[in-house]
Amino acid sequence: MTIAKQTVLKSFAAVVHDHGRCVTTALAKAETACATAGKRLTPLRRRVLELVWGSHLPVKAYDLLAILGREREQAAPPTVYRALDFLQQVGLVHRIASLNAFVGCGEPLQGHVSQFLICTQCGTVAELANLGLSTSISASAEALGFQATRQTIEVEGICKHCRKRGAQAVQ
Amino acid sequence: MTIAKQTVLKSFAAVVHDHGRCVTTALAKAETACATAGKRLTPLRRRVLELVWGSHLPVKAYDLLAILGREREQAAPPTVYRALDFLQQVGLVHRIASLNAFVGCGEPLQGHVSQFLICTQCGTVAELANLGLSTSISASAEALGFQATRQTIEVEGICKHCRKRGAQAVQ
DNA sequence: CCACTAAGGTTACTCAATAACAAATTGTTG
DNA sequence: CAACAATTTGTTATTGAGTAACCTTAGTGG
Ligand SMILES: [Zn+2]
Ligand SMILES: [Zn+2]
Ligand SMILES: [Zn+2]
Ligand SMILES: [Zn+2]
Repeated sequence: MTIAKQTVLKSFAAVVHDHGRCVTTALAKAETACATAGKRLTPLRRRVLELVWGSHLPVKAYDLLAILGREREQAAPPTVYRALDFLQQVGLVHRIASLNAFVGCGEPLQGHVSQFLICTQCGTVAELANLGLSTSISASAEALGFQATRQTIEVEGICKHCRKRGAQAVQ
Repeated sequence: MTIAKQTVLKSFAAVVHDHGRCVTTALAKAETACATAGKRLTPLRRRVLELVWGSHLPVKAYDLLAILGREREQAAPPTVYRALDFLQQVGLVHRIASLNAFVGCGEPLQGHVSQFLICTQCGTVAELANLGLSTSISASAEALGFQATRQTIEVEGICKHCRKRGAQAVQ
C-alpha cells in the first residue's frame, strides 16, 4: 500500500524555536478566519486561543480555567468551554478525544481532514492532513454501507526528536 | 488507493436478532480468554461484561454503576472502573474515546487492531479489524519519523440500516 | 494455620462538561 | 439617539468521568 502525499499542519517543532512567531501567526490567521466567517473574535476568545497556543502541547480545559481565573477575577467552567466551543466551530482549535485536551490548528483557513500524532514521551502533538488516509478510511466504511461524516484519528507513539534523544541516552 | 481486506468483528446487527446468542457467545469466549491468560473472571467482572453486552450500543460507566447499585446494595465508581479496566486489559471490551463509553469486543481471543464505526442515528457501534488500514496509518506516521504504538480510530456516520430507513421515510 | 496476593469496599477527591438563568454588551433600525 | 433584538458573558449549580488512598475480604501456597 502506498503512502499518500500528506501535509504536516503542525509539525514536531524543534525543542528550541521562535515560538512567539507561531503564536503571532496563529492569531493573525484567527482574525482572518473569523472575519471571513462573519464571527467575532472577542478578547476572551482571543485570549483563550492565545493560551492554547502557549506551547505545542495539548492544553486541558481546567488548566485554561485556572489561568483565566488568575487574570480576570471571574472565570467558571462555561467561560472556557464556551470559548473552546466557538474556537472549534471556526476550526481554530481541535479537541483530542483520547486526551480530553485541546490544540491550536495550524491551518484554520480552509476546512480539512486531520489526524493527530501524539508523542507519549514529550507530549507534543502534530497535526496531519493526509487526505489519502482519510479517503481510505471513508472507503473502508463505505464498503460496509456506512456513510462516514466525521473521523477521529489519534495515534500515540514516539516522535522523531524523542527517538533520537532516546538513542543517545536513556534517561 | 485500494481498500484492504477487512474483517468485521462486530457488525451492525439487524434491528431484530437473537441477541441472547450474542451475549452467550461473548461470555463463553470471555471464560476462555481469561482461562488462557490466567486471569480470573469473577462474578463482578462477569456481570459487568454481561451488562456491556446488554446491547450493541456503547455503554457509559455511570449507567453501569446505576444498574450495579440496584443489584448489589454497594457500588461506587471504583467498582465499575476496576472491572472495566480489567476487561480492557484482557481485551474483552474496548473504550470509545470520542464517546467516553464502552463496547464489548466480538473477537477477544487474539490481539488485534481495531477501528470503530459509530452510527449517529441509532447509536450502534461496529468494530472493524482492518489491518491494512492500521498499517497504512502507521506508515504515514513513520514517514515523519514517528513510531506509532497505539491508534484511536473512530468514525462517525450513518449505518446501512439507518440509510435504508432514511430513504423510506424521513422521520 | 499462616503468610501472601488479588480483588473488592469505602471515602473522598479532582477534572470534564453542561444546564439554566441573569446581566451586560453589541448590532440594528426607526 | 432610543428601543429592541441578538449575541456574549457572568453566575450558580449539578451531573458525569475518572482516580487516589486506605482498608477489608477472599483465594492460594506452604
Ligand atoms: Zn512553536
Ligand atoms: Zn516527543
Ligand atoms: Zn446482538
Ligand atoms: Zn444506525
